[in-house]
Amino acid sequence: MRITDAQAQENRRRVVSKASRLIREQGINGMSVTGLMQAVGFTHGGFYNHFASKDALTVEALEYAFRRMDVEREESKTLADLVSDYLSTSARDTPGASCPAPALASEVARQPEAVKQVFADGIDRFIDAVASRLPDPSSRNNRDEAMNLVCQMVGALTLARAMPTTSALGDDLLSAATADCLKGDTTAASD
Amino acid sequence: MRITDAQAQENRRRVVSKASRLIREQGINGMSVTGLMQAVGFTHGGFYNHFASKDALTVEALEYAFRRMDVEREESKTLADLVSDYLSTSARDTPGASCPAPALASEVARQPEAVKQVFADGIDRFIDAVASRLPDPSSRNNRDEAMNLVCQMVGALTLARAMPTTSALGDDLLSAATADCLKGDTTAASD
DNA sequence: TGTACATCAGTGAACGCGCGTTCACTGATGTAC
DNA sequence: TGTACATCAGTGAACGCGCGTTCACTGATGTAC
Repeated sequence: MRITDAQAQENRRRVVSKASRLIREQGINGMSVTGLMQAVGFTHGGFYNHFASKDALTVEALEYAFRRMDVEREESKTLADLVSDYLSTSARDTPGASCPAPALASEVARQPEAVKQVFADGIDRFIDAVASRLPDPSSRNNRDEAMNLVCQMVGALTLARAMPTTSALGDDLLSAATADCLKGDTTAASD
Repeated sequence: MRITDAQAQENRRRVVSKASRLIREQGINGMSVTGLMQAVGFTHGGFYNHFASKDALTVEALEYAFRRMDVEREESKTLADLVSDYLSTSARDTPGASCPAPALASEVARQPEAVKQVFADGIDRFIDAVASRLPDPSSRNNRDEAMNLVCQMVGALTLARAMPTTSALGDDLLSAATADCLKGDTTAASD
């Protein structure tokens, strides 16, 4: 049965939102069209009324995930907030609601160019967000520093998630990286 | 037809070696048992004469990949050698022959504990290798520094591989990370 | 050393399963008059 | 505002395909005598 246009659009938005979560939790290949539609409360057939292919949905879902990160980052006023949120055990344990980079970077390397492009744009905005919070945002090496902080944060969170439950190495990586990213940052709470 | 025990063992070794390359190139889920066996010149049926399951092979292949990295690292006498090799465009473009961490970390987070354990052990040895090459290996914060360098290297190479072919951001990440990892390292060529 | 038999690495058909995608169908919504 | 018809979001069976895994089979190798 046909539904209102507004409802259809809302349903579509919910699919993209759920997909952005599922790909971060299960990987791009790990998320199935059937599983996604069921998770939103529909059957799989209707998927192709909204999206040309799973690849097309992947592009939208990744874009959506990065946009959500952009918004969430606005709540981190200082670099210290941003880094300690990013590298928290809470972020490590909820990949579906965290930055797409640690969850998907390895897999994006094997995805179509369109997916890589969205990924690169998201990383670019992440670098900008870090750069604008550096102690001296007008510094010449500003962007290089921001890139390095992003690499370190992404690397630490990615590795921490790959550690077995019995290992303490993951926690060590997170706390060492947090300390290192904030060394010399005057906005960090001295505690 | 039956073959000699020596030949069978050699065949098994070749399967593990090829698998260690394929999982880095295609991901753990991306490598199929059939494709792997064909790549080594066999049919898929014989796989289960050697391995209990694909999961069991994954553990061995990942272990193999990390062991090869251990050996290759011995050729990097200084931290400067190690870092610039790790973050080279050559390493970026040949994931099948490079460190398993950037190629597989996201995916390992969703693998069985046995896989995570092998991964953690490999990362641990990587950290040790970096720590032993630091300017002051006996320093108190030695291991913390090594962990941070590893996170930064893994993050940079992972992100660089996810960039589209048209983007220069990947190269920027690699060169910025290389410079940052070697800042204050007296063994680095001043150039 | 030679013979008889057991072993087992590799083959290729077959298994059930889930994947992405297609399609005929339904019926309330949207639209033209 | 009311009527007649077109639209199309969602349904669920079906498609071909590749996946991991199993299994009966082959025949040279390994082994016991």
